Amino acid sequence: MAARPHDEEKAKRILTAVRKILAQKGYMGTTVNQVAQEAGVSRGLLHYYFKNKDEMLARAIKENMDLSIRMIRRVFAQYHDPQGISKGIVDLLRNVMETDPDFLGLFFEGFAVARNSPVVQAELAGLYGQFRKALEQGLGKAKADGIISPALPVNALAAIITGLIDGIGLQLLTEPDLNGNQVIWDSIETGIADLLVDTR
Amino acid sequence: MAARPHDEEKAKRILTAVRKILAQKGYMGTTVNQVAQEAGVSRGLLHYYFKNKDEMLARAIKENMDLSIRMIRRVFAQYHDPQGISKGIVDLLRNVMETDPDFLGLFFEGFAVARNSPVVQAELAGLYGQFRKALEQGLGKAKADGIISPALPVNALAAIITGLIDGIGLQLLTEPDLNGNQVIWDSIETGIADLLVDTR
DNA sequence: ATATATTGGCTGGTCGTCCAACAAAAAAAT
DNA sequence: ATTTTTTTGTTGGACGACCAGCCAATATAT
Repeated sequence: MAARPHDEEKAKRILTAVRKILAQKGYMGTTVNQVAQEAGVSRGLLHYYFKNKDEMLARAIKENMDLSIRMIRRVFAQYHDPQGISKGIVDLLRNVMETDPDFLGLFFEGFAVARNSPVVQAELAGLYGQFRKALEQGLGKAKADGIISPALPVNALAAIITGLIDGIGLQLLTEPDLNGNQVIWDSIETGIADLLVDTR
Repeated sequence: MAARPHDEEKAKRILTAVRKILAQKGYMGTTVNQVAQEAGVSRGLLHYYFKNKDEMLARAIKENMDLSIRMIRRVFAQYHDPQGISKGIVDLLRNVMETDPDFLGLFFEGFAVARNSPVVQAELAGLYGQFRKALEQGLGKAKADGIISPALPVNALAAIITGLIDGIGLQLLTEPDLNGNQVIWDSIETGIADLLVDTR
């Protein structure tokens, strides 16, 4: 019943192509033809490695989301003071913009898919909540360890910071020039840092 | 030449249908058939009132964006202290969630369209920057009037608050239960208020 | 009667999926 | 070792469904 073939490398190549096209054209705008061409294989092969288009695209989105969760976890493993954590979060966003421009596009495409396509919705439901949960977990541990002392409850703090990351990400997508504005980046960093330590 | 027919009421009914379907299914997922059915007219009529699908959808998105700009302007016309402005912004978001659930969906669909579809991109380009500009303008005037005294420059402040609104909006779309969490709403309000007055 | 509003069949095109054929590699048999 | 068989990988043609736009016909209003 082996279900799926063994050539993992080929499957990866296809998913990389999906990533690129999906980030560029959006869910509905992505066609198997485009993906096949980008991957350098025939249309038919995509259905050999994936059950259908939905599964294929959902897979790419899911892997991208897992990546983002791993990245936010790494911030809390690496830094152990408010300024460091704040800097880690902001750097994460800046870095991703430079090294993997498709990442944000894919991230937001996931939102759209989770809302529009009932087929994939089940598989992706709650996936975006997990990012906030991971952030909340990191903040909770940092607070328990006495590293941060926020005035707000951690769940609210997690919602706010997640919102800030997503919102700034959106602006970066539509106006990439913002990336060069150092003042804004610094402001976000101090803004987050202020949230992590009660100054009242 | 008259270009467009006079029955403004019918055009409005079609646009209302576009709003609903577009917010639900996304740009590519919206078909003229669905819109026609929702509006209770025939497919053909849509092409009588609008040049093509793109123009029709872009029109709905543009009007939705104009509405959001008008709403943010009203906040600054109505309130004249930091707490009021902060409350006005948060209430705006909460209110929109309850009275017009399609609004946020349409708002983010606009982002997607502005990125993906080169056809409409020209017409929608910069439209999303205008929201931040309007917010920046309101903040600038409030600062000049001595109503607020933020530690951050107004353009950075506008980017942060816009990001916060968008990001929280995204979370609301995927997890509507968040709407009932009073603690989070209060936290966002005090968070914004803190940004408006330098407490150092 | 003339202008305006509205309909739905038609067309050319694109899409996802299926599948019969073919190629390559691996395993089995000689 | 060489041939045969079986499994695994890959292709592109064909099919049915759907779509946006077009347009001749029809209905409604002026």
